[in-house]
Amino acid sequence: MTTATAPRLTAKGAATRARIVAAAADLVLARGVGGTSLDDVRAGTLTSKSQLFHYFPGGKTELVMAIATYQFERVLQAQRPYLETLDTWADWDGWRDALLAHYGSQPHWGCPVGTLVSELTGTDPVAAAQVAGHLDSWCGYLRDGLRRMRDSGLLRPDADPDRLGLAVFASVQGGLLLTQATRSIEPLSAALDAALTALHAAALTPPRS
Amino acid sequence: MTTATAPRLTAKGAATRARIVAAAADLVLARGVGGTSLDDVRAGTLTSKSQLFHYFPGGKTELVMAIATYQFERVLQAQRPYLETLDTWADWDGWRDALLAHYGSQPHWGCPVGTLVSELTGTDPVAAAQVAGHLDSWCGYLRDGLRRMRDSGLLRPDADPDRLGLAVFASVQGGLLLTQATRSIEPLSAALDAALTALHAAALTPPRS
DNA sequence: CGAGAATTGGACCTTGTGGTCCAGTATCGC
DNA sequence: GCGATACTGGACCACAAGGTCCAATTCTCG
Repeated sequence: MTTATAPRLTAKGAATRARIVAAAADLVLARGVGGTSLDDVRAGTLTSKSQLFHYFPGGKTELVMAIATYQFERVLQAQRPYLETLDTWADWDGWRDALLAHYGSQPHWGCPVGTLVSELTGTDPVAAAQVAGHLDSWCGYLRDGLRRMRDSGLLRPDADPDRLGLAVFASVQGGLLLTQATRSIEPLSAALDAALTALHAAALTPPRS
Repeated sequence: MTTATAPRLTAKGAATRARIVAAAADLVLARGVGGTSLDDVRAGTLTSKSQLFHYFPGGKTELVMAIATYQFERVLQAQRPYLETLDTWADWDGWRDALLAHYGSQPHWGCPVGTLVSELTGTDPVAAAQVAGHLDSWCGYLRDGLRRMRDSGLLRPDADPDRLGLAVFASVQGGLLLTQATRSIEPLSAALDAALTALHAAALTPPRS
């Protein structure tokens, strides 16, 4: 771990820190890491420069990593409880709907986690590595669900949960990228449908008509 | 159009301009727009500051847009001739292989076009819009191929080329995003396979066994 | 060859940015 | 209550980045 966060913080301090992270997360989501200055978050949170460095001694990098974790948990929350129990085809449909509802209900700014990885790679490797870890965790839920479905006989024995999970996750991320580019939820919807179709093609029973 | 490029340039000038774009494209690909300063491209191209603004009066924005177009054509070139004649299943397989070969042969930095859209949205709307246009053009080739295949009877009459094309393209972009995050070509490969599987599910004849 | 335009070099300016510092105030634990 | 510690405000700094300007040089073309 790179974070120190030396001073143990009081209830008030924790609240301030959380307020900074939440507000900064929105700013970064809307304007990107490079497009968001510390002065912007200062103005957006009614705090002072010293507080930023008090709660995030590592400076912008540490703040960005805190934002990444915050957004990661936020996104996970939106997919619960489906994400953790992808054991039947109905679960996958529920997951799909939850994802569409979540991203459809907010301005189309792409995935709060996925957009970070492309921007941080090459400028902040340590933060990028953490974000990559989050992506892998997310993908892991899909992978595990597919593995369980294969073991329970819903998928063909020769189906590869790793590759299938990767493919579904790629559809999500790509769909969100296009959603951001086109300012429409349609790409995500189409990508998810196709991904689930591909999954059904690996089912033991013939694909739905 | 926002570009002026007032002075008509000589052969030497055109060469210099092209050299700047090519070198800057590599820098931006590796370090992102925000991570690449004009001083960096000046150093990387053995030019001077005045030349940058001589050939790109619009400043960094204009340079970035030139880079986007350059990369777009580069990527299209790598997919030729398959991209323009996606009329049979063999064509799609060929396209898939060309894409994998292209992105597999270089450092895994993601899609030169796709990464731009997430970074430019929110900081440079005009450049972002142009990149979005490039993405749509790219996607259009897939759409058109699918439409032709439907009309020629290879796809079911009720197949939706728009949605399918969007889904395949999302797989490409998402696969490249994960390729960048994991520094491995595997995600793109898995995503493409799944996308083609989904396409086959829309074929008139039953999907390949 | 010679005028005018294109090309090049690099000093310079201005602004924005991440980051530091210190002094003052609220809060906690004893 | 009181000392220590966390919290807050904001002035300040160093520097990097985008952009301007002008003078020198090269090239084109009649």
